[in-house]
Amino acid sequence: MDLEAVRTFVAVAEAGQFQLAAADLSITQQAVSKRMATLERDLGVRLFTRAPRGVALTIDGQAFLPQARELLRVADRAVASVRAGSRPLRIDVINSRGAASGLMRDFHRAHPGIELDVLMLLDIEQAVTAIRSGTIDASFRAVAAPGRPLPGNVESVRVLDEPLELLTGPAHALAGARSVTVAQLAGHRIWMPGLAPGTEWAAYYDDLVAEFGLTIESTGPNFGSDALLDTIADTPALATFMGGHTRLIWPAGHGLRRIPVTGPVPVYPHSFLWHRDNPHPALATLRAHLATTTAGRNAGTWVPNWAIPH
Amino acid sequence: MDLEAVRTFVAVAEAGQFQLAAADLSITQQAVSKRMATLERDLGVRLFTRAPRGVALTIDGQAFLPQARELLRVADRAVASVRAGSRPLRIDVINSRGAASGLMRDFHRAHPGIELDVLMLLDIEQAVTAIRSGTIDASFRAVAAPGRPLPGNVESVRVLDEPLELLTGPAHALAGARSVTVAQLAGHRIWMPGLAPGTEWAAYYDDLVAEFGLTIESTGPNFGSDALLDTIADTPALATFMGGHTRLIWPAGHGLRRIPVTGPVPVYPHSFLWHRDNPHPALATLRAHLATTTAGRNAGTWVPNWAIPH
DNA sequence: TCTGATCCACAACCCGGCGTTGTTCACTAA
DNA sequence: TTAGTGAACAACGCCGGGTTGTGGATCAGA
Repeated sequence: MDLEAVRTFVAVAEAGQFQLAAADLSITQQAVSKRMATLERDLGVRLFTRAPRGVALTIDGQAFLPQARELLRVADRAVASVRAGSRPLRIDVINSRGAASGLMRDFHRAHPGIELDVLMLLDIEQAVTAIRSGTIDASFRAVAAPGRPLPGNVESVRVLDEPLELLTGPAHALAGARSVTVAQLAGHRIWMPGLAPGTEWAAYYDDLVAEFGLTIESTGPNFGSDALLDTIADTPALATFMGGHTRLIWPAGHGLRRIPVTGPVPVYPHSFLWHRDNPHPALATLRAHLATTTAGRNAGTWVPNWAIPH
Repeated sequence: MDLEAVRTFVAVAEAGQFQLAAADLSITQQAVSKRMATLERDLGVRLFTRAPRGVALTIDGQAFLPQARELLRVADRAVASVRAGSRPLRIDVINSRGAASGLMRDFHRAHPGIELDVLMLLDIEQAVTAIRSGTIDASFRAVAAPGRPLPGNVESVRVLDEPLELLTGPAHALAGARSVTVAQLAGHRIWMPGLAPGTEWAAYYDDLVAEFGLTIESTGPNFGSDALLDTIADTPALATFMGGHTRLIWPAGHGLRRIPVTGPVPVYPHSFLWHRDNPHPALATLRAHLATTTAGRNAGTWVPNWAIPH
């Protein structure tokens, strides 16, 4: 049974004749006649009485009409339930207060009508799996070889280089510096709790450590950024790295210092990842939005070798 | 959107892979792949994640699955609501106690599983209209030129010649006769209340009157057969005609007499009428049943000229 | 790392169904 | 009888969906 035939049946029942229904449906009367003949053959009953001034429903046609209307209603509802754009765009970010969140806030300001669902997955691997399986629509992550397609038709484009800053308490040896070079950090203890091994940002800091001889400790449990800030503020021997675009709930009276890092500027390379065949219209909108805000790579910055675009 | 595609979608979702679903549906895997690609294109979303060990539903696919099941359920119900044979066969008879009712009782005894809906319309014209419009499936009526198709593809076949009998009270002049000839009835008052002009049985008695010089009165309101029988029983000057196959609720103690009429025997020519294209299977069963019980025309009987078969 | 197994996608081809145009048929009204 | 209305029939072209054949991606096991 063909839904178009059912739709035609309802149109004919309402119009009372084939020709008018055909005009409504923008097809010929002969096509309507054929559709109804086929439908009657499929159902095994006569639905209409053909008369010279039009058609009338038979008993069976009268019984079928409400069923047909219900069928079309359910069909329309089924289509609407998955209509492109009907569900929120699901976006993974590396950090709820990081640069990616800022980009999404910008996007939301520019397109307030688009529903968003921002979440945090564990790492790049999980994110790519989720994109491939359709669980999420896109992700902001540091990716190896941005611009080169990942397996499973996942595409990526580098959208933002976020400079790292040093965060210290007021009693730290570098607290008074206007800026520090990466080389100056050698010998200082950098504490980054929650830097889980195997994740892409752990790999980023591994490369940073290997290249510039830093000391980064990720020991101890991660009690969240508030606890981290408290500890940094109170401990002269500890500093930490923080994305320059991070929006902090700035603890009052702690005297925390954000110190730019230079020579070169280590930047965290955020890429945007999405599935090539994802037809969600809001995804295209987001990509277009990002394209307008994406800056070229700056000289004098450092990223791991694996993160250099091709 | 194609219902077959929706059915395939559900099959794939249950099977977890295209090949198995294809085997279930007795089509090739490629056909399933094409159907799903088309469905995804029509809906504008991806429904499955393709993986080397099968497929998994995306978020949209998960949302669509219950809608698809509901859609198929409604479609099946719609088809069932008009499945051939699912509704009672609607048959018109000229009289609820007459020969046609007897034929339907026989049929019901032979096929107790077939639901019947026996009703009484006004006359042959209304019956033919109802058959053409699909309101009823068949009718037992006296018809002009039985065997010749009526307008609108209504067919007819003569199935039963019902001899008329004279019904008198005990005090009637002919009450003691074993049988009477039509000629003997001339001069007697025949009373037939409810013989509405324009109906085919009025036409029958008009011809009978014209040919044999009878006197038939159809004056007075029709209070039903019980009132008729009471009046006939109590009135020596009145008699009435009655179909020989009529099943009477015989009033006790009234002394009513049923007297056969001969020379020739006037018979009421019951034909069976139905629409040529009516596909109701029970209708075919009924026609087959009637064909076995239909007797040839007997010699020595009378019917109006218009009722002689071609 | 290589190979075979598994499973989906793509390409080429074929056929049937559907819509079109042109025409005929059935019935009604004047 | 004739004109008008409306559905059915016939012939034809084209698109969609089926098939076979093949390629590509992934995973298990040697």
